[in-house]
Amino acid sequence: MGKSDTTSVNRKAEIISAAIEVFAEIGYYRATTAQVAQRAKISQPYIFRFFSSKEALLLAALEVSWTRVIDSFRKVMESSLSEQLESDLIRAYDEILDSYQNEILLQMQAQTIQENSIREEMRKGFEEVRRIVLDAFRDAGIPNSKERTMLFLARGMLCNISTVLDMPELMEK
Amino acid sequence: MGKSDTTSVNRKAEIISAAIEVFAEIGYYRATTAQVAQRAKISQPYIFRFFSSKEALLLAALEVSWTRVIDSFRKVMESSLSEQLESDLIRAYDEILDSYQNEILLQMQAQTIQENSIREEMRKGFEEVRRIVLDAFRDAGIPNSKERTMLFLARGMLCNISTVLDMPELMEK
DNA sequence: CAAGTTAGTGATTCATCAATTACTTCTCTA
DNA sequence: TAGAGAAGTAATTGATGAATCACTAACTTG
Repeated sequence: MGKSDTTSVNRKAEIISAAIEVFAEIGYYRATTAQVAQRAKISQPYIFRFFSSKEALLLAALEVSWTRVIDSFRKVMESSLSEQLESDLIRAYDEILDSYQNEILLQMQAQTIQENSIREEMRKGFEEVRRIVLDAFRDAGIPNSKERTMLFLARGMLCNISTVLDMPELMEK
Repeated sequence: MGKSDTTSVNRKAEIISAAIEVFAEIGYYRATTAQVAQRAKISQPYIFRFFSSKEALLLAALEVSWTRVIDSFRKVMESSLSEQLESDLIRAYDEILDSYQNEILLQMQAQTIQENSIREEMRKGFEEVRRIVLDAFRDAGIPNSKERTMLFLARGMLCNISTVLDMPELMEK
């Protein structure tokens, strides 16, 4: 079976999905590869045919989660009118938080992990999201786009916390 | 030695300080009580004379970190003029981030920990900080104080991330 | 159909860790 | 100065977990 066959690609994606769930629910360091395997309905050692280590699996899971946000924002940017750009971006992020909470929870965990490969992936993700939002605001002719971008990201981060701690009052206006 | 003697109180505080450092640097779940003990220059089992479990130690560390923020904000509230209230609060928080980064890093970790006692401590901390800021904004006659409070907290959360990931550009205006 | 390749697992290894136990050493003070 | 309590540790325990190894079964292709 080569890289081009879809079987192994699906298996890999299944393992990543299971890992996102288990890591988010239990915490990356506390979660065991056996738990991930159980969720993916495979044996524990089989994970290591696809990922060289538990950390490599986390990295793959983070990539998926950042791609989710970035693709979603890009899509908004392409289709949204200038006047409703920001509200469309907010809506897009709310939908991600609703449908893929685990991926955001995993990102939040990864914010404080010190391993270099993880930190770099997180920096890359944040930087790319910031770039997209800033360019979109500028294209839309929004004044003070840098500050508006910062505030957009800031509200997003508080929204994460409000969601995972189940404290809706934190976002009240 | 009773509870009123300062020796044991100091030891307890020393252990908490060591735990804040080690948990922040290494991650709560990955850090070992032996590492905390080494940092505190005591033996590993001695920790359990003061804390019934590793989790109880984390809880104590979180209490310290929230008290730091709350006391600091209360002090600002008492002494600050209305016009500079928000900038004084920002300055106070910046100083905490500068001098006690590890405590903030620990709070960030705890945001995603699912244990009930930890979640409750985090909710309590956030709720109390929000209360203080909101009351202060209202007292100062700031309009839209609820939204302003939300934005203040939001910027704080982004500032945390910007600091721990060493990405100053995230806070650029 | 034979021989290679892919998919997958059970058992094991080696290291690590939270927590307990049982012990020693130090410090007052009656 | 005896001895009671406080401060502290070494050694152990019992469990757990990432990663490896050795193996089997099922496909596929010349």
